[in-house]
Amino acid sequence: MRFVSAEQVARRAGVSRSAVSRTFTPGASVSPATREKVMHAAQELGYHVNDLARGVLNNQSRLVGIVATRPEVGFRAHLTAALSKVLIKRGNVPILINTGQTEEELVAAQKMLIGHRAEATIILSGSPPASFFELARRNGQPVVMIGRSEPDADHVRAGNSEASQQAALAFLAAGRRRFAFAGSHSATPAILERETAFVAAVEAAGFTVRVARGRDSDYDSGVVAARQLMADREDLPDAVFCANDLIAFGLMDVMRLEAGLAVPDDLAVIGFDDVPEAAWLNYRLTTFRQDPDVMARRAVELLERRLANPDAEPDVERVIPLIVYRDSFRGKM
Amino acid sequence: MRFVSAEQVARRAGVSRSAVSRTFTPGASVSPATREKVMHAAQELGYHVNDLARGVLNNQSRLVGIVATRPEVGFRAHLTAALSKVLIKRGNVPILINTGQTEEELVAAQKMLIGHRAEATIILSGSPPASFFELARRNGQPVVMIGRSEPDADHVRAGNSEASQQAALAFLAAGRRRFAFAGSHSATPAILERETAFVAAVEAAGFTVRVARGRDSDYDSGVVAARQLMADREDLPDAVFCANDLIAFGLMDVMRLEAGLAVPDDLAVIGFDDVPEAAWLNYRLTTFRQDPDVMARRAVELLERRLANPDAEPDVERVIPLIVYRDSFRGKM
DNA sequence: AGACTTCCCGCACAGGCGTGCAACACCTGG
DNA sequence: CCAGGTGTTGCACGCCTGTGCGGGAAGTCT
Repeated sequence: MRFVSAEQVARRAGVSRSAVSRTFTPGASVSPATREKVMHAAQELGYHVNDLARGVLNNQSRLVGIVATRPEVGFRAHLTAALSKVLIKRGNVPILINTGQTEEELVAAQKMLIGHRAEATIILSGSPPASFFELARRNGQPVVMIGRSEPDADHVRAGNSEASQQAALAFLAAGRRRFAFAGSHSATPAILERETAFVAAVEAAGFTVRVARGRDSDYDSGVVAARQLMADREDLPDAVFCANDLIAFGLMDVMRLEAGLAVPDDLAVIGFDDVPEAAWLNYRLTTFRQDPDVMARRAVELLERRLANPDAEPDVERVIPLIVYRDSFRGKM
Repeated sequence: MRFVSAEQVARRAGVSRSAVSRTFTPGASVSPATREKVMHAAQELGYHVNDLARGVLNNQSRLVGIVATRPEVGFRAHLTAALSKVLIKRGNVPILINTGQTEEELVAAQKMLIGHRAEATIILSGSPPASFFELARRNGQPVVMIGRSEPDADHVRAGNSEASQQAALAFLAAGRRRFAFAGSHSATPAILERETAFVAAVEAAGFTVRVARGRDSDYDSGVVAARQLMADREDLPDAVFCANDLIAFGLMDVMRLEAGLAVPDDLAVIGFDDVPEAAWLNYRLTTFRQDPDVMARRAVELLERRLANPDAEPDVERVIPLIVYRDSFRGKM
């Protein structure tokens, strides 16, 4: 079965196909009488303009790709949902590509998007090869990255270093002295920045940081990191900065249930992202808020500017994460 | 800037546009020599076939819509991600529409999908009006629903009633006697089925069920429900079946932290979905596993059958949730 | 060498649509 | 009654593709 076409509507309304087209084109010249006839016929047949053909004609598909690995997890899930909402409001059609983070998979995703003439690509994870940007550029397709600083592409980034430094200073001011950082081996650039800045700030004050890492950047990683830190029961940390909230949850659970530590009295914990779970009564996690709606809006703004001015220099939108104090660290001893 | 077109490739390769088209059409007749020339030129220009135009021509866009409200939350997030992956593997392009659940928003989403000639729509939440199905039918666009039983549409559904009955019987067999159900006021059909079946099974055994509800079906709802159940401290439940895992987490946190109950000794809890958080050490929730990958596959199978046979009777794929025993209820007292 | 088959290639059309252009109808003013 | 202006309509073209069809080149067989 085929979709209803303008031709069919025209025949039924007894007018030319142009009349139908004009009826559905804002600003075109149609008499009220024929518009009425056309609308009536369209209603009866259930017609809607074919945006694909329209897209072929004036070279704008309205499609925008969102590329993410494991888009169901943590902060990325919120970012994905926010992007979908913002894009739709703007009249775009968001395509969700759930992909691995290998280069091949990213390139396959891009092929698909370029094939469908997507007007832009928004990348939430993975590090595309240079050829990726080259191909996008050749086809005039803007690429916006979120959460990582690609010098050659527009991107939205959070003030990871500033926030991490702030976490270190807050711990120090509260009199904490035995520091740890819980991260992951497959760290994204954002997470690396957090680690580096936190370690630097603590060391600048004359203390050391034990770094523990799990495999990914999820709950299990926090569990693994916690058990590493527990190895020597005589030397437990009293302040842990976690690369993100999920890691913090895993770490808190282990530290409380297996090491018997009280949070925040024995152990202060700060996370990153402020996912909704951070407000759960069991965690009440002090963390840095990243607002997915704001980040999504900024990404779309970058995209709009790039479409308006394709040859401008790569642009950066900075978002400042604000610390949200809850019970896992109250800012004093 | 425009995308690279076959015309440009043809000129560069010194062949006709047809030759380019044939080079990228599997099974078409091209000599190795020209194919080589074309591929070379295409490589240089960064050309990819325009799937939009291809779609207009043979009337298949490869687009598939995923319609969901709050696709970042709980089980839906996993379902969304799984659908994206399965659809991509099948060569489709998944469109994620994050919409409200009012009829207007659903209809707007449908307009967008029909406008872009999406080959099918998969609905994860919300109850579309009859006109929705009518319009889809007129345009030959299959609609698959997940999680709710729409008698006139293909759908994937879990054995909610069977599982809920099983939960009741398990509580009974373990000697629990003071039952409660934690649900929500804005319940989906799936959640309603769980409530109804659980209450019926418990009452059939001669006991009663206190039903507590929050506003939505998330963590906060569990918190609200728990506080309702705590109102009379002399009459606390010893077994609660929760409409989903998120509700269970909220309820457990309140019951432990505010009522001082021990899980599972004082209070047994069973959830539904088996989201990853259910395995977190703090919860170790006994729950009914729904595999998002399986459900996504089934949905796509329905879709394939419908495309192959548009006029067949509405079809149903049933998925059986399996109970996963963890620590929140071990099946004995 | 000539006839016949095989293989490719290019032309032209189709599939939806938007839009410039010219024609046409209609109305107004003198 | 006629000139001129205004508003609407249909024709035809273009966007980018896949493909049937006819023709030409090349290869094979006698």
